[in-house]
Amino acid sequence: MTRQKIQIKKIDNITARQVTFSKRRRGLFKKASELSTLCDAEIALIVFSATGKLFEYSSSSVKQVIERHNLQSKNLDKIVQPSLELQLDSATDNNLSKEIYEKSRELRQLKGQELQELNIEELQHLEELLAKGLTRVLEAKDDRIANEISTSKRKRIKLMEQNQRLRNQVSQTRCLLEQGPASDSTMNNSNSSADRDEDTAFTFLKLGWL
Amino acid sequence: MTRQKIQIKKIDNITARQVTFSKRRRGLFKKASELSTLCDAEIALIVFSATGKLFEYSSSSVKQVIERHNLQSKNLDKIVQPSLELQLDSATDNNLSKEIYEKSRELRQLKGQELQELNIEELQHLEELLAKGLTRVLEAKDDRIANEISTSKRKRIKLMEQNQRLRNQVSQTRCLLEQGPASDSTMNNSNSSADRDEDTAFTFLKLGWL
DNA sequence: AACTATTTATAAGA
DNA sequence: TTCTTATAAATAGTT
Repeated sequence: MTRQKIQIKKIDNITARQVTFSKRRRGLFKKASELSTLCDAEIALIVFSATGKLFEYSSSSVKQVIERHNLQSKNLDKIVQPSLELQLDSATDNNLSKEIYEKSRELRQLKGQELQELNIEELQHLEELLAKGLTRVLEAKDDRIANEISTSKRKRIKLMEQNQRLRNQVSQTRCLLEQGPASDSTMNNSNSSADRDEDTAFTFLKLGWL
Repeated sequence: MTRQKIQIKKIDNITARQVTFSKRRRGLFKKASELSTLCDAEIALIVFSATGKLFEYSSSSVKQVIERHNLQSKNLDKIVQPSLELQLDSATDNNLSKEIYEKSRELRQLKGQELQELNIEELQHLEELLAKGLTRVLEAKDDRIANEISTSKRKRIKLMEQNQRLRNQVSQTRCLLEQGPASDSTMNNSNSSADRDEDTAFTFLKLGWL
């Protein structure tokens, strides 16, 4: 726009693009600031560079403006969704259906439901990224869960042992009370299998189902 | 800034302010659009006039950019589930799809179809999004694990109660022994709480951890 | 990062 | 609101 007029299309040269991005971003922020001051407007401007870096300007605070924006568009969200065909037929429909549409698409992708078109290399890369991020969290969780269960198990075992000792005391005392007739042996059967429930769970943990 | 240079301060005259607002707003949106195109940036621009009217521009969609902005700001906004109908429709056919195609370029990258063009920062962004999606699955698992642990605790409490009953029996029987023979008190059969010994492990199985 | 020739934006007026 | 136009501001290409 000066030494020579340029076409408004993506700048191929990376260096030139970065320079232009820097210059124009400043200009844009300045213009936004001026508009805000001159006309008493509340403005938020969010810019992600091609490299994913975030730049933002706001006359007040980005959060605040987004909040206000959400309030305005919440009313629109409550509008009953027309049927899909009607949505697609009316190209002049508001942006909302498009936004919702895109959002749903994005979510499906985030949920991994549209990965069928990926080649193996891309999928592997994706898997590596995800596994890396999640592994640490899962390990920490596994440790805590295993710890919780084994602690719980230890306490229960202690209680069961104590319980058994008390049963024995009862039997012994009854023996004495009855002067030696046959002992009532119905007491001793219930623990043998009961003490395994958390043990099994703990083994599940060790087997790594997370 | 032309017939005469102006001061950047609030314009007093209401009419003049409105005119300037209209002109400069258009200019600002144009500049934002140009920056987006030239430098492949993702931009959202939200403007509230002094009278409270909302104007917005985005290279993709304001909501999408806000979403991305929230991620960068480490806001843990819950993901909104899109309706099933919106999930089912196909992407590319009518005139709506042209714009959708442009806007979803970044989304295709998020999905992993054009990873070879992505730099590290963008891949990191992708990882964050996907990790977030997977977290929801893990949360469901966490719920079940927490449930199992609390079930286990409940069983422990039952054992403690049983334990206490047995203590009572011991002391009662001792009393009787000291005072002389007495009727045989009914021994509680303890199976009622212990008979579910494998219940926990079984539930773990049903929850699909293997 | 600075320069500068031009293009672009726009203030004031119509 | 839109157009006109003189002028201020932004900026593409260069250094």
